[in-house]
Amino acid sequence: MSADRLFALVDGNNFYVSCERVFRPSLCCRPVVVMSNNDGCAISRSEEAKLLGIGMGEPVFKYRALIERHGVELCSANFTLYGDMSTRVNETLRTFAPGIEMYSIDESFVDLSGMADRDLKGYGREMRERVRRWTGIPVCVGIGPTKALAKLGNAVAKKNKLFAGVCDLMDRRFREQVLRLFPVGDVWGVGRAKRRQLTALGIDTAARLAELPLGQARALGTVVLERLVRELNGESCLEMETVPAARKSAAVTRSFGQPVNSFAELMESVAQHVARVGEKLRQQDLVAGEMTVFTHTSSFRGGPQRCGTGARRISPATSDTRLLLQVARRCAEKAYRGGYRYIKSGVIVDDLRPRPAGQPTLFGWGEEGSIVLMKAVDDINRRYGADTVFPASRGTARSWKMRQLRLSPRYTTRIGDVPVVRA
DNA sequence: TCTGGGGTCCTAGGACCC
DNA sequence: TCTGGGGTCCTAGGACCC
Repeated sequence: MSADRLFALVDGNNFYVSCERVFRPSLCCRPVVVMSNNDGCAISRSEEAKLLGIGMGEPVFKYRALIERHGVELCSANFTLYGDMSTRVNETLRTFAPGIEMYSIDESFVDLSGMADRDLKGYGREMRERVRRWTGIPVCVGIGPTKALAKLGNAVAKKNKLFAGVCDLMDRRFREQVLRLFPVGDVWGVGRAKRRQLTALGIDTAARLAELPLGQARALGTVVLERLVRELNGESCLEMETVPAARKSAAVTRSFGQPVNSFAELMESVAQHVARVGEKLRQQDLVAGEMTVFTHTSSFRGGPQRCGTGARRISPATSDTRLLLQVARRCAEKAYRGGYRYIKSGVIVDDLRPRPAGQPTLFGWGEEGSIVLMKAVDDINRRYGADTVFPASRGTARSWKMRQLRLSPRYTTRIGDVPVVRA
């Protein structure tokens, strides 16, 4: 059965940078870096920026001189924009095959099973061109009989210009050649720790990993590594997940723009996160049964280090920001201890489940009123911009607010930000 | 001076039960 | 005094992903 499976992995090149470029063509052919929240690290780099030596995940301040000398453009991450562009890319891919798995914001698997007779390379090229034309985003395509091989093909297509953006690994002989040249650390599912273990055993390429006996693979890396070895050998073990699995947890965590040491400031930031978490839950019609609040100091700075957490059950499970705030305060009190310079706080909700429909609550605020009120808040914030309405406990001074000095407009999701073309 | 955020899966080990 | 064996559930921590 696994023999006739066929997967494509389509992945946006330097996705965040490409999104910015769609709306600012002046960024094309120049070094561009998109920075993480708080303008801390480089999380997406244009080819030109990579050539300058700016590393993935590296703190941007390290490169200040380089950035100035080469006129590198810096952008604060604008996830609202990227999320919307991602939807557009996926809508385009759906015109090629109905089975799409949105694996991450910039990558999707496309189920091409049953199409093995086609000119796959040509089909891949068509995908590339259509996505480019309809959305402005450049992508690469990897094709293979398993997800892991499609992923690997995609990495090859991206690295080696000779492939012109499409790498088809359906042919066994060709595949074996490619695997021999592919570093084991770049295989999907092999992280830093596994790579070290494997290379110590002389397993330094994907081909060597594919030769690893299954029992040894399991001993070394549990069922996960065993499955990966099978996949590299063309045996499909990982199915398409076209319906996104129910979320089990959700989190909102942020670094502060500057360190915080009072409980009042910490609690303000927590209140802000709770408002966002509530929004997330309501968007997906979920309620949460458990909450954890944490805060910690920076391991990059001197001074006493601490990581504080506080967790509580939420009963009854809810998505009402007001109830979540009550629980969050108790959690935060437990997490906080004075005398430290905290640089980050976060709110995590677990034990998520679908909102019970029309179920009367014995104790509590009256389900109906809560739903109507929260919907009103969400509608206002969607229409007039995030944080038009917010919990008072969030405060207004917000000394802890994160830095986002170079934020682009929400070109596609906010009416006032839509670009204007003059002809 | 300045170092992101948000997930999932798996296992080991302890608590508890019969 | 000797102290079985099997099962479930929960949690913490590690590893991985983008």
